[in-house]
Amino acid sequence: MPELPDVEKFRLYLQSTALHQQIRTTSIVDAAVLKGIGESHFSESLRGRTFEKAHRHGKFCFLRQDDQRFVFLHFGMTGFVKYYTKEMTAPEHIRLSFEFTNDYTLAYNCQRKFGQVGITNDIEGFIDSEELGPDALDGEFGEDEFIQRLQGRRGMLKTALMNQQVIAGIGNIYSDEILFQQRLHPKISLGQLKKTTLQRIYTTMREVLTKAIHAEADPAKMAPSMLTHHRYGDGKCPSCKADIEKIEVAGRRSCYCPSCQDN
DNA sequence: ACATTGACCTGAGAGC
DNA sequence: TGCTCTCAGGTCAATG
Repeated sequence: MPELPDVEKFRLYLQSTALHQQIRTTSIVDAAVLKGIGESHFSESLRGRTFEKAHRHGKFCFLRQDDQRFVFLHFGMTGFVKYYTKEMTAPEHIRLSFEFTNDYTLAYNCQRKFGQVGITNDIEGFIDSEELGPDALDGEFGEDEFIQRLQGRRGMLKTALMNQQVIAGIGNIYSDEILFQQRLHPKISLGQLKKTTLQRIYTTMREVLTKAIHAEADPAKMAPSMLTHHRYGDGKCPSCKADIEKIEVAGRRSCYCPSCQDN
C-alpha cells in the first residue's frame, strides 16, 4: 500500500493512539525488518521510553522518543501499524511490537518483509543518508524547486516522480494518478515537457496527494474523477468511459486511459 | 545517466 | 477441495 497518503494516515493514527505511553517491552518477531541495529540493542534502547510525536517524510514515518531519538518505520508494499488490546484480534504478520504499560500493544505488521524499522538520532541526518528528495507535500517544497529537480533529467516522467531521491513520497499508484489528471501518457519522457506543463504537474501532484489524504488513502472514498477510484473496480475511465489499460512502465504495472492519455 | 531485469519475501486470488 | 500460477501500491544491485 504505502505511498505518501497511506503513510500520512499511519502518522495520524499513531499520533492519536500510541503517544505518551511508556513501553514495557519490545517484541521482535522477525529481525529481518530491523535495519542498522541488532535485536537486543533495539529492545534495550526502547525499554521505558515513550513516543512523543509522529513525523513523516515521504514514505517514512518517525516516532520521536522522549530521549529525542527516533524510531523510523518504512512500510514496504504491505506494511501498516495497529494499536490494540488483548481483547481485540491481533493483526497477522506482526514483525515487531511494543507493549505499553497501559496494556495496549502497537504492532508493526508487514506481510512481505520489504519494510524496515530502525533508530536514528535525527530526521535531517536520516534524510541525508538515505539521499531522499524533499517531501512531495512539504510547505517549503515549491514549484521552482520542483521544476529545477525535474528539468535536465532524462528518462520518463513517471520514473522521476517515483524516484525517492528526486521527490519523496510518490509511488506507482499516485504517479499514475498524476499522469491521468494531466492526461499524459505513462511513458512520456521529461524532454517532451514544457516548463508550463511542469508547473501544472506540480500543482496536480499537490492536489492529488492532498485529496488522497482527505480520502484516507482509500480508493473507494476518492472522487469518481480520480483514476485510483476506478483502477480496482469497474476499470473504466471516469472521463470517457473507455477501458483502463495496463501496461508495464519502468518495471511496474501502469494503469491509464488509452483514449485520454494518448500523447 | 538511464532502462531493464531479477532478486528480495509472502500470501491472496484466479484458473483448472 | 486442492493445486498451480500470477500478481502485488517498494527498493536495490547488476547489467546493457
